[in-house]
Amino acid sequence: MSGEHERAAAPRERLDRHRILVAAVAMIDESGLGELSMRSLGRSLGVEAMALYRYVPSRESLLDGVVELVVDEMYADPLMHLLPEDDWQDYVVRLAHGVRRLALRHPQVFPLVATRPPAAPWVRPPLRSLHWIESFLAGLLSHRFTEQQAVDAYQAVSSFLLGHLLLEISAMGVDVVAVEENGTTGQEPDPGAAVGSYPVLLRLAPLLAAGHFADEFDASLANLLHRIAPGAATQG
Amino acid sequence: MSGEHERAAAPRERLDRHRILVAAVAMIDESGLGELSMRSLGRSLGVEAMALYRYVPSRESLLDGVVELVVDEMYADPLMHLLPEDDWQDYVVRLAHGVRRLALRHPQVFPLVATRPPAAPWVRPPLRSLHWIESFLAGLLSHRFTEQQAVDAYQAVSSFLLGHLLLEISAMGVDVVAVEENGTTGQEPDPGAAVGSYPVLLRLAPLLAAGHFADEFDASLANLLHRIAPGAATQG
DNA sequence: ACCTGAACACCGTTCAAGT
DNA sequence: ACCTGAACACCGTTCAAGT
Repeated sequence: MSGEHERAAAPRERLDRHRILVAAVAMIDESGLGELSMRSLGRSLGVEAMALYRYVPSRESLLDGVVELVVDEMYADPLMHLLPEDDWQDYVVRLAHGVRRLALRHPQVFPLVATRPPAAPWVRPPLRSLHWIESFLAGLLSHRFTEQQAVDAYQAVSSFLLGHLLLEISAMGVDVVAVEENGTTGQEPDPGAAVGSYPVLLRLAPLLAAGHFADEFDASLANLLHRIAPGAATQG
Repeated sequence: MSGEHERAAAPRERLDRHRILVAAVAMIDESGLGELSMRSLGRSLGVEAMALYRYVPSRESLLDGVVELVVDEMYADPLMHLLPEDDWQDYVVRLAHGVRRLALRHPQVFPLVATRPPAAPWVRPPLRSLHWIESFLAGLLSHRFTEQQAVDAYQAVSSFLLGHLLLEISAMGVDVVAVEENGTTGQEPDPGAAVGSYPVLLRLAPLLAAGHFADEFDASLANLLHRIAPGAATQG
């Protein structure tokens, strides 16, 4: 009996910013953002909520830290780095799949990545790791992209990833149950929105719920690569 | 002196679900989602918070209502309807611009449109007005689209709008101030993220902050139309 | 140095009571 | 029928106090 009982939630290691962020991500992954409060997070770490304020100035900045953590987790993968000798198209593909894996691994966190105001207020596009943006831009510039082309490519890739992955993630939440019934899945929010009154929607429901996202992702990505290539015609 | 003093915020009209939603949208537009509480919303209507529960079952469903309201506001525009004799490509362009105007008019509300779980759980893609989806699908089906093609088109258009508009909206929030200084815009969140250490980012800051979103939107949209046309080759 | 207890000003929500 | 007061179980955050 040397002191370690299995206590409420957490052992006696000292607190630390990284440990806090990891716990926060785990909590969001498990139960969604709604369940994450300073108090519940403290509890999961075996500590009172107030202790967290030594390491994190506010709940808002905690969420910023969460986004940073998952994005940098992906960036840590050496596959995600563009070396001068690399094929840039291959790099963009690796990067896109890396972000996709991130989104699928942390579907509850990803909307946060997409909607939080970024670290550098004047960059604004999402996927906010500055590391990431720097490496992307520098990489393309070393591959015959002009500055404008590199910025355009960055924005095109960002918005592609944002749109596709938010869509795919939101489709993940579907319970394919109870579509056949008659469109009434328990309680419809309000009678005006009853699905029964939208015949096409009802008929195409299985197709809409299915979605071959992986294929569509790759096909659209291939198309995107073609569009942003420095050789491509710039239409207005 | 017939009874109307200029009171705290609102007159004596009886409450009603629509009035509540309109007030909620106004409040989010003005001060952001963070400022919207049942209590503050009640106050802005000259009523105690508890009165709202006669018309809205919960805060969550209030937010659903807000999304519905702004989406249907756009849908009310007759330009947004696809008639059998219309050119479908022209329709998709009108629709896309309609959604874009919506996003630019309510930039604080749009992320809600993008991230809220939709009314019909098995449809999932965002832009959640069932009216809207029904009309889109029915329209394309009457223009030689197969069911699968119509669904693909719906998902492609959705994710395009999502990605582009979230990006553009987030760029709207930029204060172009203080980029030249030295990259330190008051308080940097954490020293590791100091912008000074990312030279390319710093150099391209003006380009990143500018963004010719309207042009890019149209160019990408044109490309999208080409991709989803029923004649196009289906690559995997 | 690191954590806690108590406190403050808020939340969303319920329900009996007022008009 | 429609709204309110009081109450409950929560929040985020501050700060003096404990160890």
